[in-house]
Formats: sequence, C-alpha cells, structure tokens
Amino acid sequence: MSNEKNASNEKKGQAAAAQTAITPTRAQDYPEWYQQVVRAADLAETSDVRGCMVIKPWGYALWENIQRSLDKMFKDTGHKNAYFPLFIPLSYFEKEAEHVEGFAKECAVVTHHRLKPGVKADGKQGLIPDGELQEPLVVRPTSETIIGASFAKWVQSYRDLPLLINQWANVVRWEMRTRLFLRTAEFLWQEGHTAHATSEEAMDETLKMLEVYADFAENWMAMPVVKGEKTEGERFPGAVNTYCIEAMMQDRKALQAGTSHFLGQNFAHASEIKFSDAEGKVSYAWTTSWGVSTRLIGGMIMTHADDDGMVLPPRLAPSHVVIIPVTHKPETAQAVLDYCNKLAADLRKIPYFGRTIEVEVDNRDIRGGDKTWQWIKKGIPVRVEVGPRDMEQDSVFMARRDRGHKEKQSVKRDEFVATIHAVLEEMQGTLFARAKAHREQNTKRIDSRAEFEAFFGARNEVEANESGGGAVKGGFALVHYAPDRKIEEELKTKFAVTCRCIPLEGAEEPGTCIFTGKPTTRRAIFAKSY
RNA sequence: CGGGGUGUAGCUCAGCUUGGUAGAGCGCUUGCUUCGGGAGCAAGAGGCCGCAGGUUCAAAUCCUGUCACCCCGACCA
Repeated sequence: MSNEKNASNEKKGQAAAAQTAITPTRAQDYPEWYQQVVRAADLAETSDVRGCMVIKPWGYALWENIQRSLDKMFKDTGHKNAYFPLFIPLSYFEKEAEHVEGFAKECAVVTHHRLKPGVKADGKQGLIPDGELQEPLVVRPTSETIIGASFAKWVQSYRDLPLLINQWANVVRWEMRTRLFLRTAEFLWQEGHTAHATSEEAMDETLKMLEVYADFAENWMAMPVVKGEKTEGERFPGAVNTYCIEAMMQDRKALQAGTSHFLGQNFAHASEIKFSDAEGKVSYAWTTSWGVSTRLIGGMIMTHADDDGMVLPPRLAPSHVVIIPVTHKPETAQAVLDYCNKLAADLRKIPYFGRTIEVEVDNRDIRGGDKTWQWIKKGIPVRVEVGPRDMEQDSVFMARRDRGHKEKQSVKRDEFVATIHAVLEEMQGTLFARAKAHREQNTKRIDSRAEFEAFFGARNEVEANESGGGAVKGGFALVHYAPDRKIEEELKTKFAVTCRCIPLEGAEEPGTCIFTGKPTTRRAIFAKSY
C-alpha cells in the first residue's frame, strides 16, 4: 500500500466530496481496506501486546449481541454455561497425542509464579521471574483436556449423561501472523463441550450444533454459509470428524466461521471419562466440542462492509438508529433536541429480536457532515436528521446504510416509528440476499483438473481490475474429489487452495475425482481461504 | 523460524545519499466567518527522531549491536 497514494486520495476526498469514505477501496487493496474499515468503524485496534487487540466499545457491543443471541440458542438446546481454568497443566495437555501435536507450536506457557528484583536479559536492573513451577502451565488454546478432567469426575453413571456444557472464554494461540478479529493471539470465543452415552447421540449433538451455527450465521449475521465436513487433513487435532460452516468473503476467499467436532472416544480415553451403563458395564463416553469466536466479526465485515465502511446487520447492530439533531440555530435548538429525545424514547419501546430498538441521539458539538460520515463508517443501519423544518412538518429525514448515502427521504414521524421494525428487517434481508448472490456468482462447478487450475491460477496470481488493484483469482470450486492428503498438500503449495469441506446438503451425484479418477458420490468445495 | 522492509508529533509520512542539533498534511485547542452538512481564514499546543554503544567539535543523518512492528513464506478459528 503506497502511502503517497493514500495521502493524495485523502486530499482529493476532502476537496471534492470523497468518492469513498474508506481508502483504499476493496478493489484497490482488499486487505488494507479491511484494516481501514476496522479502524474507521472504531471496532478495535492493535495493542502494545504482540498479536493482541483492544476491542473498542462499538466492537465489543457487537460481540455482546453475538453472545446474547447464541447463548439463548445454546440454552434452548439444553446447554448450561460453566467456567474452567485458564491454565492447563502440561501433563493434561499431553494426554491426547494428536491434540498436543496439533497445538504444541502455538502454546503460550507459564513457567514461573513470582517476580524478584534482578538483572534482566538486556543487562538492565528490573524484575525477573523467580519461583519456577514444578509443572509448566499451558494457557488454554482450547479446553478439551481441562474440561475433560472435570467431566471425568462428574460422569459416573449413564444417568449423568448427556452432559451439555458451554463456556464463554478467552483463549491464546501464539500465531505467527495476526489480523484484527480474523486471527489474534488472544481471542474471545465460546466452546461447547458435551459427553454422551452413545456414538449416535454424540454425532447428533455435533450436527445439531452445526445447525445452530448455520442458523445464527444466516439469520443473525446475514452471512450465507455452507455446512460441510472437513477432510482428514483439515480436521481438529484429536477429532474423529470435524464439521464446519464456510462463508465466502467479498474477495471470494473462504472463511471458516465455526466448527463442530465429533471427538469419538479419543478425549474420553485421554481424560478417563467413563460411566456404568444400565447393565453395569463400564464404557467410555462419546464427546463433542464446538466453537465460534470473535472471528465472526471479521466475517461480518468482509461480508457486508463497503467502500464507505462498516455495514451492520440490524439484528446484531449495537445501535439501530442514530438521530442527528440539526441545532445550529440557537432559537430552535432546544425544541429540536426535545423533539429528538421524544422520538428516541418512542423508538426504544419497540421490541426487536430479543431487545428493543436501540437509538443514539448524537448531539455532539461537531460538524454535521462529519457526524454523518462517522456513523456511516460505523455502519449504523438507519440515520435520521431532524431540524426545525422537519419538526414543523412532523417528519424526519431518513437515510439507510444499505443504500447510497445521498438517498435520503423525508418520512412522517409517526410513519417512521411505525415502519422502523419493517425497515430494519428489510435491510437484514437485503444484506443476506446480496451476500448470497455474490457467493452464487462466484461458485463454479468444475469437471477437470485443467479447468480447476485455470480457475484459481498460480499461487498469488491476481486478476488486475480497473481500480488498479489485483483481485484474488477463483472463488468456490465444486469438484468431484476423493479425499487424499497428498493431493491436498500439493494444491495448497501450488495454488494456495484448500478443500474447505464436503457439503452436507444437496443430492448425491456420482462422478469421478478430477485429480485421481476415483469414483465419488459428492462434490467438495475448494477455495483460497483465510 | 527463513527472505524482504520499516521504526521521526495522536495519525500518515518527508528529512538521512552530501552529519550542523526537527518539518508537512491530517487530527487537536482557541478566535472570527460559514454551515440541512464530511467548510474557510488566522493563531496555538504537541517530538530526549525505537533502544544501547561507537566515530566526530557536532549524529534523526555514518558504524555496530539490540528490540519492536509490517509484508512474503511455513502454521492456524
């Protein structure tokens, strides 16, 4: 990203009414656009701690709304919340071989429990760790093993099953490269952990929660997803099967938005989760785990935001309506403000998806245009301006975030209040439809290896576009594929393409693998991904 | 951890080749004028130039070391 370009665009913008509020645009430089949207919307910022982000109030409110909606869905499906330790004794962690192997490289480890004055590594006087722990503690990257230890105590009889637990927590994965919301060293998430008496029950649970995630993604986030199963190479370390929801971002790359794992008896063996069945026979439980994280916010940005900044799906928006009083004439200022506050109070009485319509009255003493653009960039669904002229006519001047910023219309106040719910729902629907159309346009059925290679191009190959940027080549490729780790590795190296999943839905369709010619019954989705 | 790059005002950067002790735009503060719209003019606040050594009369600038961050790989929700 050239800063020169950035600066000159910004200047141009100020002189002649910006073309777009975000520079660069999606077409010019998608990754940089993403960062700028996060910043302009005031969702989060980087911190002084390597790879860790500060989630700002607007972003955190979004997370709280995600939490509230999901939490209800979890409870409605019989789960209870609990909380387990942040620290996992290394020995617990080592119990499941594949699990350790999968996570070892990204673990943060606590080795000491005290500080004392001394000479630091850089030769300076300061505080140095003292009191080495007998056993190092791993900061949880995920909690299967520590929760398993509790489950082992809680489960003795088949009558104790199923055990359906969810935890809202932070986890740490020491990633090499991080991006706000999409991949940070510490992130917030929920992790469901359940134990069952039979394999069938555990599998039902795994798929039920996948369904919950898909429902949430589509109906709350307005983000269409494909439900599918991961191939062996993409599986969660220690799982028997991993299921996922995959979404297509606006740059046509895939984002894994949630996973649900069928763990078989692997972790039950590791943690000794055993029970006596009705006949008195002792068996190991069947467990599952499933999670979604603050990454969902990154998904929402990359699904809905545009070149003017964030676009929030109304059902999750921290606020739905901002009222901007036009109060530059002192003689009418108070009356306008009173009118706005009354309007806000009336809107706040309207129920909307588990809460009420949330309203901001932005009476800050800054310029009106500036104020408007800040809210556009934050993605608030509806903006209304109310000045003396509107007040006289008992109307408001309304603009919607899903339409152009100049498309404003005067609406009678009572009509506005009466229709706001419907307007928000219409926007929610529009966002979903738009995202789904984008995915469909960029999903292609491919029947030969040559076509596959042409679709994705070489690693890092981009399509030049008219805005001077380079778009990622490809999209979702639907191909007949007989899972084979070697092929997946080759495709990853040569084309940066991975098998996202084998979709669960859709009719079986006999065919032959485009790489090996082996017979197959379904198509798999391949894509570049985050 | 490999390859490349960057650390200068709150933000984005210029200055470094050819050493002489700090600049711009935005943002911020104040005033006037404008204003149903991301304004104009003027004044002002703000920086031990990442850190530590070295060379020099003199270092943001040269040398050495170090730390941090960014990009491209490997790894990943």
